[in-house]
Amino acid sequence: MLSLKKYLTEGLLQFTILLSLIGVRVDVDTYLTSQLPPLREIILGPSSAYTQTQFHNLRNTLDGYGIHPKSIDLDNYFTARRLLSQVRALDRFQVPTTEVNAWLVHRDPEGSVSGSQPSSGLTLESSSGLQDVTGPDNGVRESETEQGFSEDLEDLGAVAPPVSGDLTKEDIDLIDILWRQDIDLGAGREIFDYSHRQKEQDVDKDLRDGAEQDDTWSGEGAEALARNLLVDGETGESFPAQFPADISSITEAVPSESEPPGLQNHLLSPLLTGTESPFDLEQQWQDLMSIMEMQAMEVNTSTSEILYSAPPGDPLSTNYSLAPNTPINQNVSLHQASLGGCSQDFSLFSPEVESLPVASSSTLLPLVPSNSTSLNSTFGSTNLAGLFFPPQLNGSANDTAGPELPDPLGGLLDEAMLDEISLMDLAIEEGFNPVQASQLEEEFDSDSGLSLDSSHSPSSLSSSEGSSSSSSSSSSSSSSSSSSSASSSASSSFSEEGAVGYSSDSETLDLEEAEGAVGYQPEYSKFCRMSYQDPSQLSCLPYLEHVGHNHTYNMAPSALDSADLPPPSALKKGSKEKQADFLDKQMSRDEHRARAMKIPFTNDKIINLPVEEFNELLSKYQLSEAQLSLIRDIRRRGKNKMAAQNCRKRKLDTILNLERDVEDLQRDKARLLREKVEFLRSLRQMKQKVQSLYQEVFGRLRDENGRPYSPSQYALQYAGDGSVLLIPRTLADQQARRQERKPKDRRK
DNA sequence: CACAGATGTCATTTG
DNA sequence: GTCAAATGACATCTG
Repeated sequence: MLSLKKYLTEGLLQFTILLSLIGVRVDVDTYLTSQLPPLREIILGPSSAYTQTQFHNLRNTLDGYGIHPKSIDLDNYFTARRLLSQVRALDRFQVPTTEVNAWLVHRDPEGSVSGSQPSSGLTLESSSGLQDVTGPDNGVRESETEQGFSEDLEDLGAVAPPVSGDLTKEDIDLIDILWRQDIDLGAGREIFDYSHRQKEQDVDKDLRDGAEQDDTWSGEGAEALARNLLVDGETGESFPAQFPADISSITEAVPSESEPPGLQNHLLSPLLTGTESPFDLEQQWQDLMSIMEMQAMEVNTSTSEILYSAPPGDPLSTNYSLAPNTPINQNVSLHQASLGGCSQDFSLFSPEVESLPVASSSTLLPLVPSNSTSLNSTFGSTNLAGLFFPPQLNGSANDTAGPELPDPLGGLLDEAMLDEISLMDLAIEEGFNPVQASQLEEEFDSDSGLSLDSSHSPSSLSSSEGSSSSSSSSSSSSSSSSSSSASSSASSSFSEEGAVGYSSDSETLDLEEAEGAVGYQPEYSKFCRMSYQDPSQLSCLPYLEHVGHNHTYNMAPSALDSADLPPPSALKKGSKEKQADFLDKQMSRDEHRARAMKIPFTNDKIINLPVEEFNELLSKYQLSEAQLSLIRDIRRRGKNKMAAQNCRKRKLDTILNLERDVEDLQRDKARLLREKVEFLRSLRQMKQKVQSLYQEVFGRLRDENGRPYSPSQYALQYAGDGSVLLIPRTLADQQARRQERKPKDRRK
């Protein structure tokens, strides 16, 4: 169920968003199996009925949050966040085809028109589209639809089929697009036989004729969609059926097959024609994109975390070597696509790809191509110091350092490298070694790398994509929202209570129902149990008051309680009596007391009325001192009860926030460790490079007699001014030792 | 029956 | 000073 929620939020919703953007109403609930909770509850969570009291004192809230995980406001807030994250997910995970399609359409007007396209079906350009404007709105839409299609076809380099007289251009275009998209699925073009198409179309039209005659745009869209769905059925791509099984195929199918041509056109028409789109779809997309841009930093960070990978062949890279490949295509966003000029080679234009550390790493590799394996093997050793000190100094063997060149790099380590060495020393002192690093990377890659119990960690909601911990932060937020939701299906016994309004509903019924809906997430069901009552909310929606337990305390006996709780023997027989008994049991003690004292107004009023109105109410009635006292007690207890609930919610919120902070910190730590490994790797490569250069230079040096210098007697050393000096070996050793000592001294 | 968790209540503090 | 909210501590109930 946990994964279901993640799946729904990140897959279903984006799917729904897409469909809603193109005007198709989808009831996703119907796609869920019967035992699954209603989508609404999954998405909104079961506790959205509860709101939060507006605390006048925020001193105890973290970051000054004015909203609470249980509040409606928070639900809205997190719903918005969830939507944003889903939009980001569009960029991050799936729906590559959507963007690719739009992008193709976008590109092509500038040129690539297939010469084989019959002009009859494809000559409709913007001008013709404008000419087609017959109706005020519909005409425009229609023309845009056609235009979008023609351009779409052109973009795709379509080979249009021979035009059948009765088919509209859209039909032909659609068929061609579908055929092209179904090539990958093994569907032959004959599937799109025109007579067959014609029949389908006729059937569709027969079915929809009456209803759609007036509705040109939506009718077209729905018709196209319907046809697409039929085609999907033929090719086995019926996405409603497939949806729960394969999200990626759906995200592909949605834009490419079920998307009415109008969408693409709307998306692109401003760019193509320079005219304002009559719809807000373009604006919506721009809004979404701007939202994505706003959060691009976060996304990029996570992406870089994901894609932090080692050079090929490196032991550390095995876990990452594939990572850049899969996300790359999925990272192609519409936004990015609109910037580039070529749609077909995403990797060339994807900023993420260009900024991949792996790219730089792999480019570094050729510097020492012959030693890459030995590099990696040495790097795999636990002695990190061996990476930075000449093998002759630390005694470890190094294939690349010829025996005739002892201590070649002793004098070449500059200050920066020494800093790195100190870092490495620190790492060694911490017990950090490459093996551990690789383990760490595996850990961080496989999951969020959190030591927190993942089953309780909100990050497990959505960070288990196999794409590392990137989404943990947002997922924790969404999990907070999900935890904040409670079933709104509270049955009400309150209305029957009449004067004794304040108090619990039927806990058994409600809770069972609620937990049935929330059962997929046990740790959240416990959150949802906590009723969160806001006085104003309660006054408006008294049936929402939802007290978990009917605590019938054995209070100190008082006169007020004398009439309470008739002995069990007195309650029996007869459904009415049973019902009364049931209702009695649902009443709180205060309600019983109020009833016993014949308080003339509801406990709800007593508790939730503002002070002035409360006093007014009291003044209206002639109440005895005992009644007044009881009323005040009821008010005090009721308020305190809600205050306690708020307090507990706040406490929970604080814990969740702290948990999230811990996750963030751990994620940062993991990232820093990965960066550290990366730096060490590149440092080692640089060292190898310097070493080889050293050997080359040293090997070419000749003394006055034309003989090469002995590596055992001489060494090259960088001078401060950048020049390279040939100095005796002993001197070089001394200097090397001095530099070796320096960082240690500095640390003390 | 023991236990943990949920909830209600009281006393007290805080603004 | 009063009031409402917040909160720790405790009691009680429930599963």
